[in-house]
Amino acid sequence: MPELPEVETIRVGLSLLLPGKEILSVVSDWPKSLQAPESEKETFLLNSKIINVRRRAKVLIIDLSTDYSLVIHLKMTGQLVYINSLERFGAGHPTASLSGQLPDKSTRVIFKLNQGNLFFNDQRKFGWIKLIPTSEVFNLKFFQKVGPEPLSKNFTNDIFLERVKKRANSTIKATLLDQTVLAGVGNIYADEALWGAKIHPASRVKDIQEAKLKTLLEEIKYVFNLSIEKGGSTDKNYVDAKGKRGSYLEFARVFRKEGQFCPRHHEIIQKIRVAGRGTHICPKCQQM
DNA sequence: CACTTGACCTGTCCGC
DNA sequence: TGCGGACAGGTCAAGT
Repeated sequence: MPELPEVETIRVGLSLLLPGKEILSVVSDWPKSLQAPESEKETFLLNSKIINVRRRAKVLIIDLSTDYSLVIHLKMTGQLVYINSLERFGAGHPTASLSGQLPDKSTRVIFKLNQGNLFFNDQRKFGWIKLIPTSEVFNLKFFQKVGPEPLSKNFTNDIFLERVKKRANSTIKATLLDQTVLAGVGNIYADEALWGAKIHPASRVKDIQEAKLKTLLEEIKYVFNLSIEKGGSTDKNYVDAKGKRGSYLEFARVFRKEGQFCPRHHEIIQKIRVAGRGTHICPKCQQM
């Protein structure tokens, strides 16, 4: 899925497009994709007005005028694409996994608005949208357990070290992917930040020098900020609110670069498996 | 408790 | 061309 930079890019896009628009009708063909009891859908979703769009971790929150919110997790392959019916969409449009015509076979939910449509596409059906009272959004189990926002001002190095060190016997990669430690890091940015900090992803947390962990946090912030600037990473499915791809992967140092040279050394990047995930390393600068 | 593994799904790619 | 298996940006529940 979209990791933090992709979800943030979608949030910015949607917040320029959706507020003020009204939801006239909703079509969904897969129960998990839109989780809302029929009665609540009638009362709190239909004919509501969109107020604003927020993000916490990798989750989007669309607040409605009815004091209900749509809480959205895109998981691996979810997309949220807004198309103004007056716009031409398709031919020549730089899209990923979008033929240029929506709905397509991966479309799970369509929100018909008073102006344009919002499409929720999700090839693998892992993603979900839940209709929840706005005041109860953060009662969701995921939000109760999720760690701090790495780009927030009050997230300090000390807090990072304290939280990470609790996972003494875990590999550092599994620790970064654990959303209860820190919000927003996924497979792409874990590999990118670990390369930046010269840490082997399979290193146990307790064996890593504190100075390197400090660098690691700086690298996480660096790759997040760079990626947000580039509109996120498009590998296969990710597109922003207008169906556009992100360009971060053009700047990636190791992710999906196996067989190519490490930017630091005349050394070939390898793909290995850590924490059950495909993992990219330079064997020379990232040693155990 | 800390930590790892399989399940949820569809689609694509690679080797036989 | 077909078939089986591995794999894909994320989380959960259930296992050790």
